[in-house]
Amino acid sequence: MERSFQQTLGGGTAVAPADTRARVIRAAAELFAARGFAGTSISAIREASGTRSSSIYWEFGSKEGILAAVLEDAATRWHEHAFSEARRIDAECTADGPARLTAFLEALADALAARPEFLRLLLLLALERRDVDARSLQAIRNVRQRAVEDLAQFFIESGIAANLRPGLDLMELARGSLAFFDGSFIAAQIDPETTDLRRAFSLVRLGFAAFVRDTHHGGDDA
Amino acid sequence: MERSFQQTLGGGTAVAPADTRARVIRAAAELFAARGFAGTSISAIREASGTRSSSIYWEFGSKEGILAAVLEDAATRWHEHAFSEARRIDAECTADGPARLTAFLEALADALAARPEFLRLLLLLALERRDVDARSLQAIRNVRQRAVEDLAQFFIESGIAANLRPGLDLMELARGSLAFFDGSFIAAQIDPETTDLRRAFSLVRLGFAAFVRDTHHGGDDA
DNA sequence: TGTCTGCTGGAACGATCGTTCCATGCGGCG
DNA sequence: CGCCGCATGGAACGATCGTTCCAGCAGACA
Repeated sequence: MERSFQQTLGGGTAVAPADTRARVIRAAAELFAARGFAGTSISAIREASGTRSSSIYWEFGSKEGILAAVLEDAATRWHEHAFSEARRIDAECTADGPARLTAFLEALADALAARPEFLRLLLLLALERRDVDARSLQAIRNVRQRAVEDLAQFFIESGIAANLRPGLDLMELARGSLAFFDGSFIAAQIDPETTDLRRAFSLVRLGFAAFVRDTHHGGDDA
Repeated sequence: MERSFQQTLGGGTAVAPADTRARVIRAAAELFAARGFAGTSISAIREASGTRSSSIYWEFGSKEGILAAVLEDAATRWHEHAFSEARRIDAECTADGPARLTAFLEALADALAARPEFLRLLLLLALERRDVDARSLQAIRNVRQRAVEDLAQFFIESGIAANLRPGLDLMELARGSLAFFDGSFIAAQIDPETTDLRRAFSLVRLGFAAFVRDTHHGGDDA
């Protein structure tokens, strides 16, 4: 039987279950990101987390339950790590326009390079479980939608979106940027030694010059 | 025991094994692309291809052998389909510069949309089996490298690469384009109803305006 | 025609899969 | 202290996994 969905708030918890839960989620996230959902066995999660199968099933109910918990945890963790980190660096940036965009892109690339597990998990599961599980796919869609909105918000705040080409949607620009980020990240995963994520991300900045009307003062460094 | 690695050339083949081989490769390719390698069982391949396990193991030796054959077959098939198709349309195009680039990008997007299994297979396996099988990963790297070279070749022929910004490598531009293609394709896989691949690919054309010095005559349609 | 070789049909192998069961331990509460 | 309920340890479940074995059949070659 599965434990209640509520995370034992307030009431007297007998033994600390948070340890088990957190350890399983961490181990499962790494394994899922590395080998995929189908390629990860409960035994592997059990060994990596130092728990027993019965505890895992008590906490999560099924393998799908582990995946749901992992996705939920990773989504919040990712958002706190990557975007908040990029926004924090952005807040320190006094410049505006291209220079500010550069700092933001580099911060994003560094955050991705430092903790690649989440984006790996996201993309791998999106491809692997496309027609399998609607719930996990929806969770992935939500994370991506939020990333697009955050990007659009940054474009507005940094003044890039102020003078877009006519006929070019801001959301479309954000989606395109996200697509380029994803593709560059995958390229870095496939051959890591020949791909520099920071350098790749900086290409976006150059590309942006084509989408805004020329009002800023050039800024054409390499 | 596995059959000889050579594909029974010239010698008298008793019963036609090509049927079995082709059917297994086709079925396995679809299943791998949809569910991943670990998520696809021999039983599923056996049922989808209408063969028996013993025939599969006689032909391919192991599940890894199936994967190797699928990748090899898909690589050539992909290159014939997508890039040759795009080049064929390109050969019919009398224009040059941005218009020619547009036709090429749309042809590429259509080819991807018409047969998405291969790129799905490529990206899924690249993420799923990154630290598992070096051989299949190398095959994937080869396909991508060839795609980058083909892109670069097209950039040269269509006159786009003639006047690149200083400090910007042609190969880097081709790799960036490939990354954007991959990311857009994944976006189309995750939420197909809100993503138009042709439209997304056409963004590349706009972005290119930023990477070449302005010599052509504008060309700023939506 | 007889033999040889290539390939198939069908059953089976041990291992591992996800999952369940139950006895046991260990808190909090009366 | 004794009861209760959450959580664990350990063993086991049937199903399915990838793989193997072998008898049998159909052309090729003599």
